[in-house]
Amino acid sequence: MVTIKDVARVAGVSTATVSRVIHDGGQVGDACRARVKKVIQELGYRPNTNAQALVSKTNHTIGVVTPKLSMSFFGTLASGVEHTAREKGYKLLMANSLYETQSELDAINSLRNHNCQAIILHSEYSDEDTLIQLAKDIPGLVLVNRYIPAIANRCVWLDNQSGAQRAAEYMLAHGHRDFAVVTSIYQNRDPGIRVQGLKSCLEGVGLKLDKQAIAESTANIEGGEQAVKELLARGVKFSALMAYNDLMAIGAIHALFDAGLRVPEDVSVFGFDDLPAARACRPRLTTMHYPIEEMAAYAADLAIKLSNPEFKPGSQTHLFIPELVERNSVIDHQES
Amino acid sequence: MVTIKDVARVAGVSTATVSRVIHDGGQVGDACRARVKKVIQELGYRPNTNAQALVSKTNHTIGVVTPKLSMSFFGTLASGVEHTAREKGYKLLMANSLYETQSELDAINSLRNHNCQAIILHSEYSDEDTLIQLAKDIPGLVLVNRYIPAIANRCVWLDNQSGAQRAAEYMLAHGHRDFAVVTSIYQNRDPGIRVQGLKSCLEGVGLKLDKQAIAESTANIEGGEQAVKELLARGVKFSALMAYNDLMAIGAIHALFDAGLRVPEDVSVFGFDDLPAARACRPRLTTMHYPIEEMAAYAADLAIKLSNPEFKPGSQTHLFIPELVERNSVIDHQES
DNA sequence: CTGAAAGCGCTAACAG
DNA sequence: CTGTTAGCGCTTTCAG
Repeated sequence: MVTIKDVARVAGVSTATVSRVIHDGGQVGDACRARVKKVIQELGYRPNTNAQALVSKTNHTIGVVTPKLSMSFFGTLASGVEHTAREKGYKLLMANSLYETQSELDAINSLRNHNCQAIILHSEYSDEDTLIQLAKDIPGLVLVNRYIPAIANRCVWLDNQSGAQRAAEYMLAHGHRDFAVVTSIYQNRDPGIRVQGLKSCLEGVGLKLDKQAIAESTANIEGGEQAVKELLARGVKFSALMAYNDLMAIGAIHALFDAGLRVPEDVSVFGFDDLPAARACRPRLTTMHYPIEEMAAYAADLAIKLSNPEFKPGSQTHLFIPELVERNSVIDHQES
Repeated sequence: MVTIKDVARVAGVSTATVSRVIHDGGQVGDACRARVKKVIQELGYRPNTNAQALVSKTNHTIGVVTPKLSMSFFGTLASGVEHTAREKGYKLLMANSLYETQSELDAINSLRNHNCQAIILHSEYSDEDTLIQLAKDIPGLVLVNRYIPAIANRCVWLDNQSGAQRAAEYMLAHGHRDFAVVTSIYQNRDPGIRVQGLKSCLEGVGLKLDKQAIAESTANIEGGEQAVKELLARGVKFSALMAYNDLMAIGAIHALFDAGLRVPEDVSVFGFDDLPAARACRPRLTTMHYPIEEMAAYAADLAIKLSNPEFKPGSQTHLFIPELVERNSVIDHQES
């Protein structure tokens, strides 16, 4: 390994000068600078980031903690962070939290040990107090997809409520009156809010969402299938099916077809998230676009700013709005 | 920041002892160890990874370079690496190469600066010489999804040829005789090999794949749609459509339906990769499963081994075989 | 404009 | 079993 000393020796200067050249400090003579640069080139010298980090106490690294990188949503999130990281010359450190409180904490600690000052966290299972404490300890911590009032200016989140309402309005506008819902068994956060948004909208026009018309299962394709089967078994009648997310919507479409029902002719289906899969299924899914890549890039930018000791956070909040993307899974209600 | 010195001072021992406790060296008295541990706990001390890395010249970090993390395939790859990393106590450093030779090199360099000794690279555009040179410079470099004979023992790759043949045999066994292909415009590597595998299999039974029956486009959903449109416009007749990958297959299914053709009744479609989207589309896609997560985990393991100076690589190769997963997009050829 | 020197936090001989 | 000591590669005053 070639070190700064080697460069200094070969170039006949001190290590301080080499360091200056590396960092483009204006304090070096042109001839000298040129010579050093040449030697760096020739020797193939590359500064040791660890040593730099040790002394300067910052290694320009941004960490991301998500449940599972292989899921499209989280991969896209990571990609958004990567975009900002690249732009700002930061490196990206990743860790899966595996949907578990303890491994989530482990992941965060591992990043902290690494001197990672900016951390983007997508936390689903840690409780608010833990997160608030964490935010205190880590100035550069930003939460994505979660809103905690006490640390509002560290949360980059989505307005699920209005998104769900917007979806419901759209269905209503298409003449649908009989709604059913397939949602996640974890009725804690997002799922609950989205269902709530739907309900409030329906109530606004004098409609009621019967408890029977809500089926819960896991938030994936299989869950969507299973939930629809249950709905059908219950004998629930509906022309409009709202899914907690795209995956469940896709599963629902499968189950509907398998039961001899056509989508969208017999049942219109509405998703949420706008995953790549939403354009893969047939009919293509009408859904709310979750701008996760944009949000993640934004969050990364925010985290980097916050990690700077000079920076004092304001009281600004960071709320994003999902956007309706019309495709082919919803049509006007057909009288039968 | 609390350092090892603080701990040593408070515990009334030397930093060496603290270091020993941290690393579970057996050379510390029980009472002493307990005391130090307690102090570490109380002070909330966490070792500075950068300093550790600086002195021990290894920071237990594994790097991954893929074109774009937001794509399901690469997210899954990263997840596979993460699995091994977690298991072995390594951290995961990520960098997108953005499908570009230069940024790929930048990404690798950025990892190397970071003292990252194990690197998993999914390279599509760098030429072999560059890669061979890189492999020389970086003992812990492993290539995924690419085979270069000169560094065969550093390549973890898939037998595309036999995979394509297996797919073709399956189609043949289902009575199909009229084949068409939608493939990527980049006929350099995988796409070329897969088409080749198909051709050789067809020729084996006296069938010929007409040049007209091959349509090229981009390797995504839109590309699949466009390619099928072209096939149709050319007036090509086929009951079996082989796609370069799942994305193109899904686009093909869309275009087929849009043209009034039913899948699989009129045309059977075969994918490749087995992305999550393959279970989202309708009909669900029959495809070859690309065990990328498993391969990535394996590659990570290999990279870590290789990065150990003690380890001398054998001449073993690392070839994986794709597996056929039967779903609903292929059925027996229907006489019309 | 450039060099000398101190030290970042930690590990690893080497003594004792 | 434990402490002393010498750096790892780099940045950064402080002098010159």
